[in-house]
Amino acid sequence: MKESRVSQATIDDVAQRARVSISTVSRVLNNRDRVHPETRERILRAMRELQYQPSAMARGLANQRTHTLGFIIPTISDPFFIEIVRGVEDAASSAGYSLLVASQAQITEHPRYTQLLNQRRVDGVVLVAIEVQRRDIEAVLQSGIPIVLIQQDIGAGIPTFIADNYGGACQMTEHLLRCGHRRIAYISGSNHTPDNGERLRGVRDTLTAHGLRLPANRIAQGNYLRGSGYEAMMQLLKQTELPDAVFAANDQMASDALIALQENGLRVPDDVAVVGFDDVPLASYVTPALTTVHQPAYELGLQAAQCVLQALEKPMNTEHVVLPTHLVVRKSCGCP
Amino acid sequence: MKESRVSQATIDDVAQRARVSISTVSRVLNNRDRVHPETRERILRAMRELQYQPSAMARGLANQRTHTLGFIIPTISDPFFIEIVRGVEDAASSAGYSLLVASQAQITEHPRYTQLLNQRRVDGVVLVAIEVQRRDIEAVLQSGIPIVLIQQDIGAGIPTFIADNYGGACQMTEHLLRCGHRRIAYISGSNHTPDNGERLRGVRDTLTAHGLRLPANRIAQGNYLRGSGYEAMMQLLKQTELPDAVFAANDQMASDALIALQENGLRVPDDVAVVGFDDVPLASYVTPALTTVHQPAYELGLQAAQCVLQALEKPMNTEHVVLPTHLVVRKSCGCP
DNA sequence: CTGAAAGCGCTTACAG
DNA sequence: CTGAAAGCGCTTACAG
Repeated sequence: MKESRVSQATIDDVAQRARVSISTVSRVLNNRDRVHPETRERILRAMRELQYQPSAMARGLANQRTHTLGFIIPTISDPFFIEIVRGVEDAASSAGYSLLVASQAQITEHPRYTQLLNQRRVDGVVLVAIEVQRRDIEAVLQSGIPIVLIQQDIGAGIPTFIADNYGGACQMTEHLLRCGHRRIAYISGSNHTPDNGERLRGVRDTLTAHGLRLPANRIAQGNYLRGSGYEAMMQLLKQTELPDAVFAANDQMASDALIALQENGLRVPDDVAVVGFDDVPLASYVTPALTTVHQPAYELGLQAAQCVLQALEKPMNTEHVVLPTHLVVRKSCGCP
Repeated sequence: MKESRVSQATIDDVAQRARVSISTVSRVLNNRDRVHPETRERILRAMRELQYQPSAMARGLANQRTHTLGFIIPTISDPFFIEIVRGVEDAASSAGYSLLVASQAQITEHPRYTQLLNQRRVDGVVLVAIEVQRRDIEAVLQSGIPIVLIQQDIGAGIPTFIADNYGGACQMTEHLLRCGHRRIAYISGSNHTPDNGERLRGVRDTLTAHGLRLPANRIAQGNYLRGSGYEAMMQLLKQTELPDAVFAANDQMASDALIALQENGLRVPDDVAVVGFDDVPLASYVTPALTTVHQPAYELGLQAAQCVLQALEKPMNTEHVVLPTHLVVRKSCGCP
């Protein structure tokens, strides 16, 4: 028993039923040229009766447009990235575009995503990247397919949308100092990622401006992921002096640091303050609720996608957009 | 200045360069028929030199296969669904398939997703659904495109993958009773969703089996979403008798209930125990850490996607798979 | 082992 | 206002 796939109506079926040529059907389909009102009616009726839906592939082949956006993201499991996804989705779908998603941890090793592009499956690309080199996307640039980057600027005239990591880190550090904290420790995200670099720079610059320092033994290495904040905090606890406050490069690590402190019988924020970065939902559910820096993740995704969508219409004027971040004060910093 | 899109090589370019017909190029592309080794070499070299990548659309049009799976999901923002996404992604990509994603809150109102299907953009569909009616997917069934459902069984011989909601709820209720709790309250998820129905039934049946009841005033209405557990808990607190334990239909609501209790000066689990369902990351970060029921979300996605992928090859033998859930005991239940 | 030709379902000049 | 024809870039019988 073969599958009894009910074959769908094609443009020929519609043309036949409406007693016109396929050219005219195509005209009403695309709303172009003049078509006699009566003819149009007849065609529309035929379409309805046959439940006609044009084949996306045939259209794509004919006019070299897929009406699909490629969306490449390191991992879909991170709540921070989820918001970006939502933004991209909203922008795409309200423009009638679909999303071809490729999540990819090791973007350099198996550039599965280049297929999306080279196989001409997508009209444009939004790439959320943490460690992209220019050569990784050389193929895309060559192909002339519009691409925009989120979260990492690799120059080369590629439009980029990033959050103000430096500014956010400065604000947070100022806040900690204002609360009276002096010995600030930093739990670092993955090294080499530009956002971590910017945040660290913000902390350092602010401390320096106040005549304070961030010595090497007060920086603990994490990797942004679950669990790494715990290990990093343990390292910090081995130091002779306890820090006044720990600034983790994201909320996940800050939350794990909370656990480490608690296990060691230290109270937050009384003994040590802890703050994070991102403002993911988790931040407000841990105890004490995390003071953190809010990132405009949804906006980042929305604007980046709108940017490629625009680039599809008219030549893209290179943009470099930095969206503001802002402080969210809750309990974990110990400030009134 | 027009965009200077470097046109990509086509099968004709390759054929010309290798001095063969496109038929033969197609043969080595698809690894079919015998091709003289030398010819093959020449063609492969030409492909390499031209950086040839076959057009997905052209292939799709010619053989009516898109090598793309449609993935429809109510919302991508829920951490529980994320895991399903990961499973579907892994299955698809390891089979060389791409994922066309449509997230859709109100699946019934604006069936944007039917376009994916009718426009023949996808070879198969994975639908994570909470409130689908048979008529919503009538079009898909008619088209003969394989579809599998996750989380909701609407019968009609459609393959379905669901977690054992009933069993999980029974286990949890047994556990609470074993801990000595007697007055159990339930914070319900969206009404009408089958998973909520199953969980509620599990609670009720287990209580009944032990000669206990779940009176209406001990069921508070929530909707699974952030904040609703808070309101529901507030309702329960208005009752004259405090429950011994509150069973929330998911971890998000349980976490919000925790906040409501805390605000009212009640201690968990000493005054009231609270448990959840899902076992999302949040569950282990709230204080006290939530006792909950683990759902095999990743597996659900993986197996469902593998199922459609199989159905693409050979006629699909209707499957109805129930994956086991299991208890995860942490602190919030107050059991030793 | 290889090629010429038809076809997949559309769009787009070009005529009329 | 409408139609015939070529073309998008492949695959697939059918010959040879």
